[in-house]
Amino acid sequence: MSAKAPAVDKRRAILDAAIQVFARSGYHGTRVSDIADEAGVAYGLVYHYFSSKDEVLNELFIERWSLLLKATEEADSAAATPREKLEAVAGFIIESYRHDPELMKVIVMEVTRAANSFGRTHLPEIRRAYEGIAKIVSDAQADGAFRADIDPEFAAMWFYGAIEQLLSGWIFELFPAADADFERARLMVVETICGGLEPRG
Amino acid sequence: MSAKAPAVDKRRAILDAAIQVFARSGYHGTRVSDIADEAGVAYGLVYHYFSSKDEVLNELFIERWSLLLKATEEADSAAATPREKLEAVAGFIIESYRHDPELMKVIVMEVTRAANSFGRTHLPEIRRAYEGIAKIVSDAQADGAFRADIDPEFAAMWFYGAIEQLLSGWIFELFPAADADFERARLMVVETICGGLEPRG
Amino acid sequence: MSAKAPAVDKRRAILDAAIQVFARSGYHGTRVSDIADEAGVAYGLVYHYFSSKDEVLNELFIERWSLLLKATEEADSAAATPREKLEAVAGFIIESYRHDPELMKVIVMEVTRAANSFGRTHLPEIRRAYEGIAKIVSDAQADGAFRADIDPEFAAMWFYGAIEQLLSGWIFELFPAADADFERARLMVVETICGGLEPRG
Amino acid sequence: MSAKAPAVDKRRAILDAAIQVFARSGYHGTRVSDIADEAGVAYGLVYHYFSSKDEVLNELFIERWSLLLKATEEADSAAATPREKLEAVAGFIIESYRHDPELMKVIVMEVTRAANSFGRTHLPEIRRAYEGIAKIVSDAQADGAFRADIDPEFAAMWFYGAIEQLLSGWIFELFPAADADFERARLMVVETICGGLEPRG
DNA sequence: CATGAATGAGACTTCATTCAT
DNA sequence: TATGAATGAAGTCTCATTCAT
Repeated sequence: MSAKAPAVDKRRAILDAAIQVFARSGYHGTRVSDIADEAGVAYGLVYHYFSSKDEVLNELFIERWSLLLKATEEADSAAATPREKLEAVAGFIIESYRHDPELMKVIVMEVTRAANSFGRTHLPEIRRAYEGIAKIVSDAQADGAFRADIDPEFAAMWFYGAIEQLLSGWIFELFPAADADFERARLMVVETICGGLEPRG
Repeated sequence: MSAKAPAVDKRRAILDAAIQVFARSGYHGTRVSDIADEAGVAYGLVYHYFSSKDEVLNELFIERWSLLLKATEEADSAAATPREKLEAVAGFIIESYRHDPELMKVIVMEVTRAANSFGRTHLPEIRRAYEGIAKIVSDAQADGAFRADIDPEFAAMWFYGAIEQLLSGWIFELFPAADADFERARLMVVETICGGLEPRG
Repeated sequence: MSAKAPAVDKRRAILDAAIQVFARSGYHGTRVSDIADEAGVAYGLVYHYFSSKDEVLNELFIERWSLLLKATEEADSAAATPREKLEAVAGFIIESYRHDPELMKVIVMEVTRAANSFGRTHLPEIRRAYEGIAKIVSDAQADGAFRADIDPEFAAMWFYGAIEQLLSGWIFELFPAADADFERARLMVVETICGGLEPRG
Repeated sequence: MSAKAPAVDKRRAILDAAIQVFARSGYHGTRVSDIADEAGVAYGLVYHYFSSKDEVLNELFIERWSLLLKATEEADSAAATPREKLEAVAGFIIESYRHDPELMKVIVMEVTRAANSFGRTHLPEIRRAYEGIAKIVSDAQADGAFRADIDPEFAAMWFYGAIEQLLSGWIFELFPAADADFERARLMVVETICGGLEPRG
């Protein structure tokens, strides 16, 4: 598992440690020394590999977010129906959380939702993710698979917002996060959002 | 325009100032002295009225959130159909944003979504809001107005998540926030989520 | 004497303390906490009054250097002969050293002679001092009081260089600094430099 | 042009690189890694050849200063008149600057004038240089070539101070440093100082 | 010889909070 | 109430030096 992989190199160990402590205490609540302690390395080594504390988070975000962008593109090109496409994207995000909840917590809480700090910095990349969904919706509308009277940009927000809130619920421990829950959640979020986007019978 | 009444008393002036600077710079990015400067008072005075910087944010949150909880209850009891109930809640939140975007930005960004700090502190109140929606959904399912195979707790997350993401979009300036946009957004979010929750024709 | 004056206000106390520790350990060798300790105030108070450690030194320099510039102008306008003018300037500098050797040590060692740091920053003011001397020389050459074949800018450097080296000698404790020495040194430096600048009998 | 021979060995390359970066950024402003970068070697290598950063500067100083001491002795024994002796010393120093201005900048700014650090360490060698000049003056006074009422130790300070200030002027770019300027400056400084030291006609 | 990863003490600066007036 | 001087803990980042390879 990513965060638990045997850290062959110190740089990776620092990144993995950062995931844990950022997740545990939040970006502002963690000191650089906490990262170093968690990684079992000396203080200064963090600055050997990264120019600042920001940089560490930036790298974690970019590393993961690029996978999400890629997954979205793949879903768009590989799946047949818009519902399947959105199922694939939702599945990827939820699977990411299942796989490494700490990392996803950090990405959602510290970047994606942080309007005054990292969210602002990474707005271009974040926006690209929304655009990926909007494109899927838009194409579906052109096909007649989705109703045309919902703005695709809005639809993308409903979709992402719903999934992020789901992750939030797990992060806040509002509901259980057993294996069955992940799958059920994925089916339900797609069912609801697509249900609302598809034309009424 | 903002909710700020002409600040007859200093206490109110400090709260109003805090909204502005928290919105502008984020909680961590603002100093107590920034609040005082914005309010035009000496910064010792902040400690006369509030026990700490946290307290100021807590008060802002509670003040506003209690209105949301009340609005949710009222929507539940006053409106006839579940769709109308959700329309009322969505309308209240969006109207809150239209009325005082800085305050809503602060509440969403610094509390509702801050899993490691204020969000954790105010989890009970936040949860109550979710429960209010879940109850509306649950009742609708009992009535047959909503399909029964979507978990009401999940449904509440889709609803809230969608609206919060909408607010995010405005906060990040991803899309325009003219008067017409607010109304359109309200209609669309309810249309989509309710559409997904209602039984298929 | 200045550095030992009863510090009525803390700001002054910090400046006076800074003179002592800068003189004792050099700018780079002193920590902000050393200044605070010497002044008997808390760490943060230094930053209440000054924006940085640099600022403290800058203020000390400007405070003193402006007096030197003024003294040079006064010497130029008040004294009758060029020799008397230079005597007055040399007297002022040496008297400054006698009065507060630590401050002059700091100014000479950390600013006037620091080509890569404060000297560069304060070059305009330092240059003005040279220009004041050059003007005295230049006027004297026009009068025929000084020989015309020595570049006034060079002459200013001989004059200043000689006096600074004298201060250096005292700072390094190369020779004694009793009251009689100050007066003798003043007479000799003017005698030598003016002797070299005046036309041969 | 600089004194740098094509650096056959790494040790020399490090010393030459140190001259450049010390001159550019000052001793405190340069990191060991800057030296290594400039020399094109790994920075661990600096510690292979030198025990510390101090050591590098010490070596540069001693290397050059010993030449100055030797030049002073030679001037004393080889030249006939005191004026010629001082001309030779001034010429050597100015020529050193012309030949390798960076090195002289480092020596003057970081050692000779640094009362709290290297200047203190190398005080014995620095003093020997002053004594060399003082001896020339003292001998000249015994001969009657120089007037007897100026303290030879003081005279040495006027002489050195004037020349160092001249170098300062070039370092600070207060006046031009073309070939003609070096020669003119040498003549003028000796003319002025000797003029002041010789008996009046 | 040569490299550069690794260490960790140390310095500056920030800022929430207290308190005398 | 109101002020802002005073406090000091805490945190980021730097960099000389060591050391395994």
